[in-house]
Amino acid sequence: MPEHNEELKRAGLKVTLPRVKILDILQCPDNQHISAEDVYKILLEQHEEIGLATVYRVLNQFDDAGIVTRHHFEGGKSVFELTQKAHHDHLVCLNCGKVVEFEDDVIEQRQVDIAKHNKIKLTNHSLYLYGECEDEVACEQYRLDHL
Amino acid sequence: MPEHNEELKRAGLKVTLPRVKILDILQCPDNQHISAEDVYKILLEQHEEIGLATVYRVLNQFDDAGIVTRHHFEGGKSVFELTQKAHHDHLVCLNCGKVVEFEDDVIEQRQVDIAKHNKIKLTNHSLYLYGECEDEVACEQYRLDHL
DNA sequence: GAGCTAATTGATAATTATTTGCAATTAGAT
DNA sequence: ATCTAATTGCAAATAATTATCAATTAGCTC
Repeated sequence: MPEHNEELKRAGLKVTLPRVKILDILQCPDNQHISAEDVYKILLEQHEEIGLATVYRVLNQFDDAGIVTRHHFEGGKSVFELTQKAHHDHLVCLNCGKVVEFEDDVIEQRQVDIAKHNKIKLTNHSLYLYGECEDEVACEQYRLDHL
Repeated sequence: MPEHNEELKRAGLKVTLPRVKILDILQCPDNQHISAEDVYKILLEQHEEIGLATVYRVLNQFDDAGIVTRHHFEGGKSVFELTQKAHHDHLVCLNCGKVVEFEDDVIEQRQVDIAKHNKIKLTNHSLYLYGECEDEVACEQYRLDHL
């Protein structure tokens, strides 16, 4: 995966095993919107000897470099996702944790207008919709996993 | 302030000094969107012997009772505000912490549509716009206060 | 108003999420 | 191959918040 090398170098970060492994994990479709703790757990499963502190450090560096985006979903802990080409917001199922991404130009435009109207230079925003999805199987599984 | 008594009783909470004092503080215009820690600091200034644990407990009870609304602004800690009659979202200045409330029916409606489209029953949402306001005096003062 | 009981409080210890200090290791330039 | 600054691992430190538990008190009941 030499694309990783490029991405890291562009950010001024050395290409090290922890960073490459963590990028690998973030890239996996199952692990979008993952917490530092969960990244660490996956590394353990892969028998990689990478400390939790390193995971936090690397994720912060990635965040600073714009490689990942940090989110504060309800529940306290931060989750990270690879920064996508296009901005988007999130729908989160409170029962099963499923995350759906969406983008809505109308909402985006309104936000810009509201900021301008209040004389604030908009730097970023966060929009999370919380609800209950209809996938009962997933919800139940999630509940069991998180007891 | 006997209105407080009514509000507490309605929530099934006994009328105690900590609860009344904390409601007083939340009611003050300067203290909208205040953290538990800051509530505690104000109580200290007022020479009230109320422990930090009690502040957290009371704020959680108020949240459960719907008396206050909890927000997760960027930066980790929760902030609380008295629940207003009308739903609204927030603009936050990242330099001085100033919070502006707004409501936008167009955004609200889009959210409902998006949730429906994704077959999720919307229970709540959070929308925060972050930016930099033009009030340089306030921004500088805030910076000094938070060193 | 005295007495009773469950709710409440304060002080402290415990948790959870995250960061930091520091000595040992290593990537990448020379 | 050498050198140096960046990186890592581990353990200890912080920060925000919650849980424990004995002592206190609000709001009945009589």
